[in-house]
Amino acid sequence: MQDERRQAVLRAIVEDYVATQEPVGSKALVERHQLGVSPATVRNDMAALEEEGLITQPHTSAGRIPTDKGYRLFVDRLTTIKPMSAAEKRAIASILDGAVDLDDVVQRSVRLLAQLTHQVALVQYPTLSRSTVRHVELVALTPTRLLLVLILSSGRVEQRLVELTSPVDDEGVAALRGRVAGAVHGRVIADAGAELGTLVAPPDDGGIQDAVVEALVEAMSDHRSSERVAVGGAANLAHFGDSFEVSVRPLLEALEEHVVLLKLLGEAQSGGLVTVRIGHEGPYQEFASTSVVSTGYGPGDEAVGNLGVVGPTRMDYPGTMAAVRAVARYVSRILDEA
Amino acid sequence: MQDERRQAVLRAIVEDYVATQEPVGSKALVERHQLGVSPATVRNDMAALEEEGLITQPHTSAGRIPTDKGYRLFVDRLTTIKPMSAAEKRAIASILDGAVDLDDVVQRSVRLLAQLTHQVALVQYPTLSRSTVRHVELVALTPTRLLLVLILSSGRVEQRLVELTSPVDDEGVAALRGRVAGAVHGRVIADAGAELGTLVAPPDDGGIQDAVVEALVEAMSDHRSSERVAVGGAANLAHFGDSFEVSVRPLLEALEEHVVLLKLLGEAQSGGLVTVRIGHEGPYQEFASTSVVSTGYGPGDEAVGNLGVVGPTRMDYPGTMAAVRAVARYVSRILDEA
DNA sequence: GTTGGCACTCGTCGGTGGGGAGTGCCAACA
DNA sequence: TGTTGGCACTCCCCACCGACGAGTGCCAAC
Repeated sequence: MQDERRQAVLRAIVEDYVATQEPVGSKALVERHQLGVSPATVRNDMAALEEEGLITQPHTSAGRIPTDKGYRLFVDRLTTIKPMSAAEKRAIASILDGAVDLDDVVQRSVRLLAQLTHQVALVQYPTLSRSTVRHVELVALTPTRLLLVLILSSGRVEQRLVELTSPVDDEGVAALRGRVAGAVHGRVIADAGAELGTLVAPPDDGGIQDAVVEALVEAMSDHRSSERVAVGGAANLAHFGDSFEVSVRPLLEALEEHVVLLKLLGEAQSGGLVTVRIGHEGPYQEFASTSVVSTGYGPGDEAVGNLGVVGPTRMDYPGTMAAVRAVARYVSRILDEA
Repeated sequence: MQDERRQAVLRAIVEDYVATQEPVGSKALVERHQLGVSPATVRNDMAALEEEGLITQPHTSAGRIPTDKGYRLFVDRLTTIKPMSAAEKRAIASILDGAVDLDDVVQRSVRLLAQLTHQVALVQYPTLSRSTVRHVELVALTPTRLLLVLILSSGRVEQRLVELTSPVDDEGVAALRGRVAGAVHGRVIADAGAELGTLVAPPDDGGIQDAVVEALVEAMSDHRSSERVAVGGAANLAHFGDSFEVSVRPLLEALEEHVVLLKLLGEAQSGGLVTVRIGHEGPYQEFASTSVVSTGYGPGDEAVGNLGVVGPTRMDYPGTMAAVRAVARYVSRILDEA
């Protein structure tokens, strides 16, 4: 009974604080919400909530603001994800359906997510580990320089330049392509790497095959696509509110460190679950005042990448979670069709 | 005689202001530089410089700061580009030589440039208009969906998915590839587009060739590589000094608008000339307090793209110009070799 | 043309004193 | 036991003030 009202008070505090960015006091609270009790009662509840560590006051005799723990309770129990409006759904569909290829899907998604949430959006490029090799192409640019093109079932194309220590002619290239393609064609790339290891080079090869195989393995293990993250809406850092140095600066630096971004996005969650990491719960204490809302995407129930947004702990969680979930669903659907 | 000293005073003001970011007064000036005259004399010179519009004071009885016109004179006549140190040259070479392909060169360059200048670096992806077609590949993913791969002499690979209205078999694909490849192979892409227009489809084609040609033309005209710009060092926005809203915010927004960035970089300058656009000289008045230092790069004397940095008007022009020039030279050299 | 002196301007910085929002506590009441 | 109104108290915010000092313009002297 009282407990219910206390949670209602907490919810009201979170909502008001998110909306106004200012500590919220007992009087303002009863005015803006129909709590049916007097400010004095709310004050008692606030004292109890503070005792539990759910809210705090920046200084004596100021209003209260939620703690990370308070946001956590709010996200876990006091709110449901707002469904997107029909207009928003249409906007998502129309923007994403115009994509011409996989990279374009990622780039459009990241923009879209930034627009919808007014925060910094992150979309991981899909991992390749479940893809199969659809095609291997080998083109001689010069006698000692080959271009290797790898086409995967996901529609992704990887290319590598291969420098050779000894020259090769067109026939040699064709034969080599036949051998390599035979070893990897149709395989999941995880297996393809192992298969390549068993391949023996002909006696007069001169290290050419080894060089190509090495490049191919590197292209498949691929440090430049599955570990890459697209960033959008960096301008939204502007309303992070906190001081530039403590809040915006480290994030701005992180936006160019894809390793950091990947860690922020966290592990892929399958099954449409949206993960929320609030403030200090994250891996970096520089980001103690930022939260990350993320989820996995991929065809079927299989997660091939993560996407999400990062914003101040003081953010609109229900709306953000809804946007992240909606975009992930549409991206997944597109991958299903492809 | 006095005129020479006045220019020395201007140079000293620019240098001190760039170093300290604070208005510089007459007394500090004679202490930090060997001008051989008294503060009073310097004050007279300053009054004259202000009369000419080369310096200004933020408010009465503060020191002077250079105007855009003052920076312009400084850049044009009072300074020479500092050569890079041997260590810096080695660093540039070692970083760029590790690049595995063209995209990697661009990405490494932009990071390098940001590091060298401590500013926001921009590198335009090389334009394709002078490239020739080295290879066209056509792979049937499903009977009604083809993957088109275009390999250019620059080492760039473009791919497009082509949806067909009627199915095609492997022989049809092979024949089509033969026809298309015959039309464009070895040509500069500007000519290749025209040549494709003369190609007639066999009677039973069903619109397949048209679809492929359309995709190929689009891939060649290519709105996603020559008009793309890599951005690095966004974190360096932090020390732009001015207020966040007026200076950092608009730039942060622009960093995701490649069209704006291209316009900032300006027209390609060939022949190793470095262009400096100071403050209001640029195309956008939102960027009245930022300068752009840019130059073209490309094999030989031909410019295939621009690179540069954008920073506060109060920047180290000699050092920045040197870094931009050095990076452009190394990138050009790499393109020469490829 | 240069220099030292001097009065003046004006931004910066620390201190001060309401005003006000908000709190905690307590006594009264249901 | 929980709720309410009253009340004194705390402390941030802001505007105002005055001292300080860096820097200037001007002028008379060299």
